[in-house]
Amino acid sequence: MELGSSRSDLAERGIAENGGRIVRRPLQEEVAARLRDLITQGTIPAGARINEVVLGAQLGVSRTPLREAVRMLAGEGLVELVPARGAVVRKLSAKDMFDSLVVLKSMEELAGRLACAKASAQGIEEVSALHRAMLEHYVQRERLAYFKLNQAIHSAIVALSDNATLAWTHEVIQARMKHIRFIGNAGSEKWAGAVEEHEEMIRALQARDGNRLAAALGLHLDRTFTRVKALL
Amino acid sequence: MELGSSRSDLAERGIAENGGRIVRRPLQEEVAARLRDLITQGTIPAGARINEVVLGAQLGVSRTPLREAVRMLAGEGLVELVPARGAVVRKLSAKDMFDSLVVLKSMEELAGRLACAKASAQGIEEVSALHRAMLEHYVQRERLAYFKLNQAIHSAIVALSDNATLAWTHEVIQARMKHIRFIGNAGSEKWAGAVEEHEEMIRALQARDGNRLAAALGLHLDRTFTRVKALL
DNA sequence: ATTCGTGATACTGTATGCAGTATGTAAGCG
DNA sequence: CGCTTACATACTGCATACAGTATCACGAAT
Repeated sequence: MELGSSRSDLAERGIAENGGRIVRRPLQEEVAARLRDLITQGTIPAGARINEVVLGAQLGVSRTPLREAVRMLAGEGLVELVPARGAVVRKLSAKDMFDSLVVLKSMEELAGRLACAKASAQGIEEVSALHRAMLEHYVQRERLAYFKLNQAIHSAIVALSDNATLAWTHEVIQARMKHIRFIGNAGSEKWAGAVEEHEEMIRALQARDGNRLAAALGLHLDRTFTRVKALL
Repeated sequence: MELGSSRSDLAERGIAENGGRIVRRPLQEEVAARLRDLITQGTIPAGARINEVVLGAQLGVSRTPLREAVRMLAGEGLVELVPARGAVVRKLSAKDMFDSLVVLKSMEELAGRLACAKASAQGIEEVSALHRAMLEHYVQRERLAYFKLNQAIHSAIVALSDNATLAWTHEVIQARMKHIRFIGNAGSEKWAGAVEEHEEMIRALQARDGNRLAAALGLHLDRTFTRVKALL
């Protein structure tokens, strides 16, 4: 059985195009990306062992690139390596979740201030566009698309801060929590509240009011914790 | 030629003891740890390509565990993977350095506040003990030992915050800058200033004054940037 | 002389094979 | 009937072999 994307071969995975330039993507990186998706979607649940031979067969790759992909995820903290027992998907306790959100909050507050100070008008407009697109998916009740744009907006704001380290760190921590936030988004009726918080974020950003944006982001993440903690 | 530690075999690397319990450490992890050291010490300089066969020979391991170790470091952001050209040690620009210190500052400020609120008296005493030991190495002018304890103190304060995510993030970012701070420590005559800043940090911690500790840490990192930026 | 092309070389990416260890199962013993 | 132990199985850890690609050197042509 093939897992993940349906399109099987080179056109999608091994070779892609980027501005006319052919970029060759090693299998390991493709596998790593696929694994990240499988983990956030819950196809590989938290705590599950990763069986190299069966997963390799499902993905259609040999053990070597799969192992190397797993090592990357281990470096990012998405999986844990247990000696002689392979890798298991990292399981977040409620405290882990809380701790991560505390850090994320601190980082987004920092990012918000920096973004208001440094972002270009075009950059702000792009985030606003993402927001409008997200609203569209919200009214259409398209959960997956909404979720992805939601994450993208947070990443985009962080990107506006023009701080690569901040962006990278934020991305990794966000990735660890993606699964819980993904399922958390599922049945939640607090959806409307989250959207309203996003509205305020965008307004603050457009006003280039760093403190206000930081406050909005902080509040949003506090509320995120209450929205999500029930799932643990 | 053997690189790194002198003691060659099992006693040191493959098998160690931990509270009477034998812990088996995979080669890859040992190699990863060794690589981190080689990078911070500058034995493998920033920007250098990692030749798998020669480095593997030097470390006395085959390419497989070496490659997997490199993948872990890639996940941590210490090396970059270039398709078909292997891995190169990540090179930090002055901006990267600045960005990282901004993030580190924000995180240590957060950690300082949390530590003052949550740390046990014993934990505080342990950090104080580290500080006293560091002072000892300072008066003895033992640079390497001083450097290691310096880093350890920062990590220990972060550890007192009892936030695993914060600790992990801090560790990774600190690891990326270790080399520059290592050489930066070399000839610096601003050494005394750094020590004084540490004194204030410890006093604030012992007083459990979160704002004061955050301020001390922030100032220390600001000064660190001025101490280090000349090296870029 | 310089530039472009061509071939050799060396290194990375991937697959596979082998050895060692953990785990589950079944049989023997209390 | 429960517990221990021994064995079989399956999976990980590591090494090696092979294929594909980038790089460098050398030579030819302009």
